Amino acid sequence: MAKRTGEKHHDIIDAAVKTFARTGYHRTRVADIAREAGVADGTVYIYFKNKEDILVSLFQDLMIRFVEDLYSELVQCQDANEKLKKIINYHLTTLAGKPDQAKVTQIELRQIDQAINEGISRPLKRYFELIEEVINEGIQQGLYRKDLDTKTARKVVFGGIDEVVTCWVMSNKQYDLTALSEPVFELLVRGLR
Amino acid sequence: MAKRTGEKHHDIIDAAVKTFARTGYHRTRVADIAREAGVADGTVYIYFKNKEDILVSLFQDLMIRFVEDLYSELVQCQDANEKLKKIINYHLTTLAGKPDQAKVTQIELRQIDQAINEGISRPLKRYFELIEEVINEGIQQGLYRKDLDTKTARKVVFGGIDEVVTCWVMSNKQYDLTALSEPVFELLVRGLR
Amino acid sequence: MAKRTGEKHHDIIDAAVKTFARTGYHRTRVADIAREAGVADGTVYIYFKNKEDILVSLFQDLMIRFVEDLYSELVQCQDANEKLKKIINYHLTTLAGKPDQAKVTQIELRQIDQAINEGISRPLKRYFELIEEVINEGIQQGLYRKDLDTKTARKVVFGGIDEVVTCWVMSNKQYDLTALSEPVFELLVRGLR
Amino acid sequence: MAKRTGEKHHDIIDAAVKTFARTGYHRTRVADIAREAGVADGTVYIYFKNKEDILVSLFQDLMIRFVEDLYSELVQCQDANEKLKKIINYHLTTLAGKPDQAKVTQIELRQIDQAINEGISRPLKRYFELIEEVINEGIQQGLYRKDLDTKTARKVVFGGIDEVVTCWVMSNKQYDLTALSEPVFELLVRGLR
DNA sequence: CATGAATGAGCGTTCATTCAT
DNA sequence: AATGAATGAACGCTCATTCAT
Repeated sequence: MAKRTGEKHHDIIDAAVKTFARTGYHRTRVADIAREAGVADGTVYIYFKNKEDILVSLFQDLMIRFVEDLYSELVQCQDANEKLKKIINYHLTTLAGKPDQAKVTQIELRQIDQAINEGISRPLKRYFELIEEVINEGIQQGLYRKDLDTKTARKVVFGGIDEVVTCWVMSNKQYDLTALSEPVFELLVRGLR
Repeated sequence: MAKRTGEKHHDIIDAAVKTFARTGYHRTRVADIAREAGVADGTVYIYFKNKEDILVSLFQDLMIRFVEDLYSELVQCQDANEKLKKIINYHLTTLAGKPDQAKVTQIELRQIDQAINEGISRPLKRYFELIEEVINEGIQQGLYRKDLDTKTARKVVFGGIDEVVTCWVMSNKQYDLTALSEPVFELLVRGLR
Repeated sequence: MAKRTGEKHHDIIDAAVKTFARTGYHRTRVADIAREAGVADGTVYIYFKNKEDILVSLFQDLMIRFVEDLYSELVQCQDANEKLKKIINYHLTTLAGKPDQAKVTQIELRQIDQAINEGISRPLKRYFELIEEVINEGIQQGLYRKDLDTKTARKVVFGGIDEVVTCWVMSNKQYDLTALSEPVFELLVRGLR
Repeated sequence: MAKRTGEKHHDIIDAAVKTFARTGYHRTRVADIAREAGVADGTVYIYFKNKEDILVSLFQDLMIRFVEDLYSELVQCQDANEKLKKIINYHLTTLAGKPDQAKVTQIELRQIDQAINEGISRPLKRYFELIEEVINEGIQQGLYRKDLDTKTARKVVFGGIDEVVTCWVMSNKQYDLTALSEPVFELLVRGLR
């Protein structure tokens, strides 16, 4: 009855996403996650350093896959505009399809002592770089203004998308997030031009 | 040496801003705030319902004043463009000048159970409305696209500004936030046109 | 608009009886009593040493008056039997007519550190003596057994009556306590014979 | 050196009896019980819902065993008189041999919000029923008056015994409680005849 | 690897009491 | 005498983490 290695690790991550989304990070007890995952409390500590590590790992897993997948989609795009459109669309579509993840990413994740968290900022930074690369590409391609401050532009782009998602999560997902892809793109691409 | 009424309330708010900014909301003990404010632990509970109420009240105070002051500046502006510029500038300048408040607003405040928090969302909503009004005005004035989705535009505008501030706070305020006012405005106003 | 001296003292005692009966001694805050009495918190401490002192004083007041009044009734009785009947009847009638007092006497009063409480035991002791005197008188009058252990008899007599009252209070006073006067008397007087 | 399951539960009950008897329920800190039991504070909460639950559980344990044991003794008795004698004797003997339990039962237990306490009244009710059954049996056997109000008789019987124990506890157990078995029986049985 | 009983540090909150006015 | 704002000691309870099995 051997279980595949890593199966429990995955069970715990899954359970954590569900539980954090339902109850919130601080209100979730490690014991709750363990029960949801069908393992003993102690088992959680075989796979994770501590409670915070679960949240961070969970985010890393999601983010790394997200960026990888997004990247492999971007290479198929012709120019920066198409890429920006893809980014926005992929970002919104992904979270629209995974409400629990969206909740955790937008709300619960921000309940950690940011200052310390390497673990969160590193994968996020990779996403930021991706956006910046696209912006730079757009400048090179003559699609966007030459005098654009890439870093600031990236912040506005990411901040804009992020806020749209946050509002959707806080509204209890009562409308179609994906439908906002187009208008958000229009707003941002014009900003860059 | 009688103290003015309300002075303690103010002392506690002040102490809380300082302490939350320094230590983070969850790591701050009510006793820490009390000591910093120079009052007894119990005194805190004369003025606030509980620890969370301190954070919420604090934000309400700041936000209500912020929106009021901003509003009185806006009425002096000629058109939507000028108003948008004022909003961005006022937002960045205000927080650039009050690093502790910025820290609390951008980071600590987001550590609360959003679901519950009427107290936070109401004053924020007023700010959102202000932004939306400006966007609508711009449409009316023919400055911005007619087909603009005001709500989505507002989210991108606010999200963009907010992310710029958050990045500045997380960078430990190592650069001049106010200087970003102009590029952020350019990005957003073009997006709206 | 001068108030008679002692008026507030009385107001507080009254408020305490009501509040203790409604909420229970431990759950009652001194501030509750003060509000009910229409005085400031601090005023309570002008008239009473502390919270416990209110309960004790209250009981002393009641008990001393109870014993005095009972005594003056007893002198009019012919023999021990009549006196015993009077004691039982008076005890039950008094408490039946003052449900709040009954609640406090039977339930709340017993929540105090008995060991220490002089204040409670002294007035109670006087009541015990009264009962013992009647029993002794009954023995002298040949109404009760000569070999009766007066102290033990007193305990059984008082305990019997007391339990009847307690049961009535705990039943939320759903039946006529006074009606039990006769059967209780029958049980106790036969026990003494 | 594995401990038997349930051993800690028992340790805590034991520690609680000792500590409540020595210090009184309200003055006892949960930490005191834990220390006395040789367990951590948190361990107490694995076995008991809260502090009050310790007191209630403790009483239930004692009372249920008391009633069971008493019951098995009663079935060996010939008639109601013998049974009544057994009840009184068993009641006094049991408590005389366990002064800590007596203290807790007679004094500390009465410091709880009666209103709520199902937990206390249920096992007590079983004892009351036992007494009532004996009284009824006595009536059937022609030993006691036919016109006896069983419920009232039970209250007087229980109240009488209870008061005798309370007085003994409050006197710091300076005399032999068991010796009162005979006179109390005489008083009560005559009352029933 | 897995378990889950046990741990004990940690803290928010209450409220009886005081005292300057 | 009266006030009521302020005090601060006191403690029940939680829960992340450990470790013997």
